[in-house]
Amino acid sequence: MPEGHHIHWLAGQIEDRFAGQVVSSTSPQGRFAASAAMVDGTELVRSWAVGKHLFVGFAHDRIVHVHLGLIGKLGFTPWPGGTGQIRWRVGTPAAGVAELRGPQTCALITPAEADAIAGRSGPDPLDPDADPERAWRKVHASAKPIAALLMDQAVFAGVGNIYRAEVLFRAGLDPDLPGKALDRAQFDALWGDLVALMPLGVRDDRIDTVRAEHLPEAMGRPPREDAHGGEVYVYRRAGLPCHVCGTPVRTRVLAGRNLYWCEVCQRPTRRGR
DNA sequence: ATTCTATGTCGAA
DNA sequence: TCGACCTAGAATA
Repeated sequence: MPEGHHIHWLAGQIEDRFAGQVVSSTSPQGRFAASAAMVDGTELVRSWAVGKHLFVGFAHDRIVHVHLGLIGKLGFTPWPGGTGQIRWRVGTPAAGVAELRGPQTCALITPAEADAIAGRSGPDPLDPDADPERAWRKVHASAKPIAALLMDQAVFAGVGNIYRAEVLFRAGLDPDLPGKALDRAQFDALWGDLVALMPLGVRDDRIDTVRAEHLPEAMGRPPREDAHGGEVYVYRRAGLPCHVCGTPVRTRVLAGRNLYWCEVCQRPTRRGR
């Protein structure tokens, strides 16, 4: 489930399990073998995330950069680990191992390269020091639909297809609304909702936008209780009744991904809150 | 047994 | 805008 919240959760897990320890590093699958050997037997110092990028820092300024892409997974198991196509395995007999499968990127990089990746990223709602003005300037200047801008990692780092659909629904915003058509209050509602929701995603390692504790006060229209008791309002609920108004949820491809929205709750004329 | 799908991104056309 | 890429589990036959 690689959206930003999961990557930040993984960084926390890696720190909790391995930081300060000398670890074993191998590439059973082989494609990362030479680089894995470079950090084998050295101290894993820390791990952090920027948007969907995961970094694992070792002694001697060696950094492993991981991007899970669409299908990559990183999981934790007891030593000596499992089977399958494991690109990178890192850990210790006592602490267990982290195993990486199917990543888009797994590469040994320098601190300068890590800085460059961070510099290319837009503000990350999970970063307490993030500057939302950088995102606002890009949104305000763009004719692209807000549903496309939310997926642009140079605008909102860490937001993926689920958060895109859910925050647009929660703001009552038409996905096709051009960025430049949003007023400041609408942008602030989106950014504020991401800042409120994503840390809960990190805490629970799952996206749940429906529970009462997630509802912004300004929303003013709590979801109807139903058997589903859903985690989400619209994501992957095509054809099912909207939790708020009962209209079947719609879907279509926007910016290369399946978008889900309620055409009633997110009317083109509706002003977001 | 085979095909399809997935919460992502990049580069070529 | 499109195909390529990485892997595993679910869906289909």
